[in-house]
Amino acid sequence: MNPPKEITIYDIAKVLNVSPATVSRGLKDHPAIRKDTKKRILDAARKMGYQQNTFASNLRRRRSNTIGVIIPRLNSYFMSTVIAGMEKVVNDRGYNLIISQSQESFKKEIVSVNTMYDSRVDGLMVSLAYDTEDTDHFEVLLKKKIPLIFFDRVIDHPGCTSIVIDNRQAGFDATNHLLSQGCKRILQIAGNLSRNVYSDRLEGYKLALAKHNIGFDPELVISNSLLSEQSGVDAALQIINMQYRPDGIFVSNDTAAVACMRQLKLAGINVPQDIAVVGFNNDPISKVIDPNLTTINYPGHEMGEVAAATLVNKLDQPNSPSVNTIVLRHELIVRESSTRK
Amino acid sequence: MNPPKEITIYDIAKVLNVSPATVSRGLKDHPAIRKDTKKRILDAARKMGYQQNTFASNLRRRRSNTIGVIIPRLNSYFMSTVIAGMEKVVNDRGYNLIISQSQESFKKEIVSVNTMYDSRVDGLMVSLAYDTEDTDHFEVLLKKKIPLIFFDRVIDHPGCTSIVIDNRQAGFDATNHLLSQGCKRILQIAGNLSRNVYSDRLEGYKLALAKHNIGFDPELVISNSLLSEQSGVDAALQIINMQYRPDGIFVSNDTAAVACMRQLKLAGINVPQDIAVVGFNNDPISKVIDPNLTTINYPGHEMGEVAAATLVNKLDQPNSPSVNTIVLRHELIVRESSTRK
DNA sequence: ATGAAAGCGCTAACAG
DNA sequence: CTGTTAGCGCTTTCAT
Repeated sequence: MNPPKEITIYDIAKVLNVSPATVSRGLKDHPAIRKDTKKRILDAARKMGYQQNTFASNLRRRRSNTIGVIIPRLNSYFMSTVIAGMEKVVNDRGYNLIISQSQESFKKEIVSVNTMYDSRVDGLMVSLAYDTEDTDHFEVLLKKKIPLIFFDRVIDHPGCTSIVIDNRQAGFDATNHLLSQGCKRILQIAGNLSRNVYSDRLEGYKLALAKHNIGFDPELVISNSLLSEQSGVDAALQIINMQYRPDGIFVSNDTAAVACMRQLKLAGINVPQDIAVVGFNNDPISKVIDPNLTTINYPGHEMGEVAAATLVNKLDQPNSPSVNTIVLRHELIVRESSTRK
Repeated sequence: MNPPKEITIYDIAKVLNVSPATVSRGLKDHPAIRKDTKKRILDAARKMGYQQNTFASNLRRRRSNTIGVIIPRLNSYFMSTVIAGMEKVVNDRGYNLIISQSQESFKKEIVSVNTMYDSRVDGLMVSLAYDTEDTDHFEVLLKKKIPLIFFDRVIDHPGCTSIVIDNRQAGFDATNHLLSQGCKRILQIAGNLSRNVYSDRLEGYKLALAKHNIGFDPELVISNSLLSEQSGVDAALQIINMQYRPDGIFVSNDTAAVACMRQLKLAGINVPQDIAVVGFNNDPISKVIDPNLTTINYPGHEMGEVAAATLVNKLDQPNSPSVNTIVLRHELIVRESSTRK
């Protein structure tokens, strides 16, 4: 009933009259094997339909050649470009990637970490969930010296490298741009301020205001938003009902920015004349909305590549020095949603 | 130097003065173990920080409890909902999911299949790449009786179940709707006609024309498009230059439809008055474009769930009868891009 | 209800 | 350059 029976290195060894050890070495290009025996081994393996048994190998070597990545959600353009970047690097270097979604939930993130741990990943890359509050759940990995890298939504942790953009500067750039277009009263739609990405952008916003001698008004910050479509709509409704409406909005992601703009337009508010809008991420959607959305370009693919390369380097050279933070370049992309002639 | 040393069932056995076999059984709730010893084992395991070694277990049991999924790309709303649906089902049933992207390339798909094979997945779910031409690369799995399920972009293969929507009917619905809005000259932007999803939609288009006694004009089909943003733009430019422009367009995905619409608008063409447009997928982008895009709702989450459930069922009950095709329900969503008063 | 023992397939230390 | 040997940690007959 069971499928034919697997071919093992023992079968190959028998056929070639060499030892299994030699076959094992030949198969993985060990330097101390003569060229011709190597060739004989490879040929026989191919002919016999040999498939190496990863479990046995992993068991023996005590590593999995697998890297885990935990992200809040897969369903954004940004995240899919990050993953694409990671896959590229990781596969080139002989590792496999396993992906898990925390669904923005701290609890699920804990489960994901444990699953990764049980899968014995050699290293882990994480962008934190919306409401993650501490990093105790990562300790189990760190105790085992499994390298951990944070990207995008990071947290400071000794011994872990973080890959980020300068969110404070980006927030500054966005806000400064609105100010340069004549906005005097700028509202910021922020995410959960426990997440670096959102608190830093808000800080940048404050810095820009300060630079222009505009007082900070907490009323003009909608914080702890999920930055979902619904959040954008809700924010717009709130804005529409304000006594003194803002003349500019800086939203911490494009999804919410676009939803907000649509709702504002429905209420007859003109973007950018009445209210100028800047988003964040440079999601393709930003070029679909009319008027096109000014936004901050977030180098997702590059972030994935850098995170993966950093991790793989650490795995391949465990004693290499490990940096604390790597900052990638962002860029303000000016489009019509914020441009006033 | 090496981390402390792993706790094994032998360690637990020693502490409790039982045999490793008993510990193994206790850990997995074997019926022939007394309640109290089971409890002692579980407690000790927890206290000692035991973590089961999946490699050893998999090696011994000759299965991985892992399911693979190969998709063309991760970066569409549709695919991320599919994956979310799969993850949910698969995790609930005690399996893990590993994802690989073929990047729409036949060659990479072959590599992915082999990687999955080497990872010894228990089953595989596949949506075919753009230019996949045959299924030889799956034979290696089928020979080993590893269940294979196709979804979305499928191919008929004896012994494999396919999960689809009725693309022909959907194409019919879309075209029929355009006709009902008074369109007489409808252009269809199709994908690679070797892929069921695109050829079926085109067939539906033809059926609708036939039903309305409109002759089929091959000039009005742009086929083998990648249905990318660029494809949409290119198609629009082509349309703009046509001597007799169409008055309706049915595009086989929303990305291309939206890009096409934008380009048409740039050329001063009014949608829907001059040209009515219908897309496919119900991507969130369809509600951002102005006017909102009429489209076909594609139940991604459900498709993921059904595919995964079908596969897991087959894995858990290998002798269960296996169906050929499962068809999910689609739905025409009428919005402004195709509505003429 | 529990234990003894064999072995899944591979790798690495050591020996030659 | 190649072989011997001893496990990696777990599951599963077969015994008791």
